[in-house]
Amino acid sequence: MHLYRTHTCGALTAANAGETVRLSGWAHRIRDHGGLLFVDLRDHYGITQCVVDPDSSAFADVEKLHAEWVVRFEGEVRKRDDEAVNPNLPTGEIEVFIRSVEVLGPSLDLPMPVFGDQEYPEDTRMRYRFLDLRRDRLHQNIVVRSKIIAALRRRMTEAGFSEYNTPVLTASSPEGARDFLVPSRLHAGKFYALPQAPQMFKQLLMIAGFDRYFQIAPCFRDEDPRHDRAGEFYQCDVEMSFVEQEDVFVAFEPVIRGIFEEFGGTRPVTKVLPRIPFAEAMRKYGSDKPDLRNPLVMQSVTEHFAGSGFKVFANQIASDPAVEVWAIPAPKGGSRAFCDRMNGWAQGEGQPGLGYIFFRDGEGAGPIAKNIGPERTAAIRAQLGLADGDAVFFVAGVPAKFATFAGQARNKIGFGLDLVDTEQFALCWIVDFPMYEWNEEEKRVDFSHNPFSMPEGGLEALETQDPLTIHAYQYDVVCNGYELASGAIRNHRPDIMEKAFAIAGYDREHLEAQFGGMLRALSYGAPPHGGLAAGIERIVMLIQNEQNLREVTAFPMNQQGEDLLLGAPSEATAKQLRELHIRVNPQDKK
RNA sequence: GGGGACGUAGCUCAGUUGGUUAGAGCGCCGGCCUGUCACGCCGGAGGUCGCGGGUUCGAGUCCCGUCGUUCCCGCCA
Repeated sequence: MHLYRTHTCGALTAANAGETVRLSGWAHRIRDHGGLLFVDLRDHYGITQCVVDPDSSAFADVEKLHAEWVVRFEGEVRKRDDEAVNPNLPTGEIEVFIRSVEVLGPSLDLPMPVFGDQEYPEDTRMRYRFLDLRRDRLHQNIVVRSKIIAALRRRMTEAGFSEYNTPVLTASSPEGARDFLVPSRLHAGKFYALPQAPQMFKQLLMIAGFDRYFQIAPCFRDEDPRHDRAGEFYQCDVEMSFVEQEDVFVAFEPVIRGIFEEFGGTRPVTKVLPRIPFAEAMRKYGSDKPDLRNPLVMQSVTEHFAGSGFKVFANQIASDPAVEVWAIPAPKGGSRAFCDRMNGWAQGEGQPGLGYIFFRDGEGAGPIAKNIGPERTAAIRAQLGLADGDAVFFVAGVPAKFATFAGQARNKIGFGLDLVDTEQFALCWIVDFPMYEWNEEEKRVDFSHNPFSMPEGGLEALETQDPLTIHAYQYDVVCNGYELASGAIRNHRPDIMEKAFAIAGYDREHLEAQFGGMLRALSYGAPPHGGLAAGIERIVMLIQNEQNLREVTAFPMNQQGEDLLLGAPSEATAKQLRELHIRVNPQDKK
């Protein structure tokens, strides 16, 4: 007989009745009835009820057990009486009558129980992460995460992609987020950087002729964490050669959709991902990661306010041709209470307020309706297709500045009025991101996203178009308001890259100095290529209905970037620092 | 870097306009209990109300400071 177990705690059924078995696991729950004692024994696979009474020589020893002690039971499988069957347990038809017990790992009194679904503070959970991970919800999240990663690997491999590993100690890249730095012992005063993404390496793999690449890759960014963003995370990183944007979509769309179909249970998944240009997404949804579960679509109603009696908007429109008024419909939101609540929320967000009209008895009500009069009110109502009992909210100004707030209001309204069917995965592509944007502080044209994306229209567009109108072959996959993946067709032509950087004010010397290696690689026969990268944690979060990626990460850092269990970051010894040629400034220490 | 919220028993929390000896559930310890699966019943231990100062006859409660925790913004694909 195996030293620890003949079966797992999820394996035994009525078919095993009469067998002598060994089970090992944690004492999940103990119910002591005096002359009869139940122990729910738990392992990774399930729970088996074990029972003992004074007929067993093990009785006295089992009485001494406590929650979360690791024990080995030996005993015989008994079929339960009909009344005693537990239909909630896969092993509920049987129990194990304990003949002997051995304590394999006793436990101190628990700072945080494993049993039950009580919520506990973040720091307690982090300090005792190993206990938290025993709890069912977290345990299942990590299991599902593992399965999702396996499925991604399977699907990518079946689609003809191969996994190639890339370095974790690499060079700092000057663009994007702050790097985590690693001091070099061999090179005094120099540092490695942990990769923000294997971007350069996957492009180099394409240039090296490997074609369809993917990797479940760790990525690092030294920025403050958020609920959907961590200092270290994993991406399903993808790149392919001799492709246009369409080829990337065709290759990846079935993979991402398939993952949600495979793991999303009964929740429906978008069959064909709509492709929404960035500008349209901003106009309709006020976000480049719109939650398409929310049916609300914003519209411009500028014309109805131009020259109207509502001077707050009319004067803005008259003073600046860029000013617009956007309307957010609120079906069934036509009550003073709801409108006031939204207005109060807007003020809490630092806005002057949120103007509204609500419709009742065939006409518009509220201060704005009074100011603009019945004709304009009716025109707005007709344009948005609203009825009695509905409301509409307005935001005014330069769209680039208010669009994000309008998007938040759209979400607030959609969820507040219960218009959102949350039990679904609403996926889309966001395409045609702007190549450049206006940097107001420095009064110059700047790269909007990835400077290495190919501009739509190529060199000709760069030479002839207003830079702020140029789009890039850059795209995101968005699901339920989360950016799940981001990618681009890369700029593989040094001449186009030189021009693209020139527009952003960087000369050839700057390009050479910062990206010399990449430029060199592109100069020796680079294939057209492109790809994307999908965030693993966000995918698992959505599938598991979690609001925070720490719930789908086995050992996450806290919001201060600390590991409270193992104590990272920690001070280095004097010897370590000496070898690394580093002197710590004590005044910078906390 | 900025802002909000919270700090009461091992854990989750309650604690009235400031008023005797600060409570509950879970856990822990002891006792009883042979069909529970959130077992039940009886008893017990356990608190400098984060810390420091102030107001007051009197502070868990009000004020100031400080430390800690947590969330949001800045930042970041």
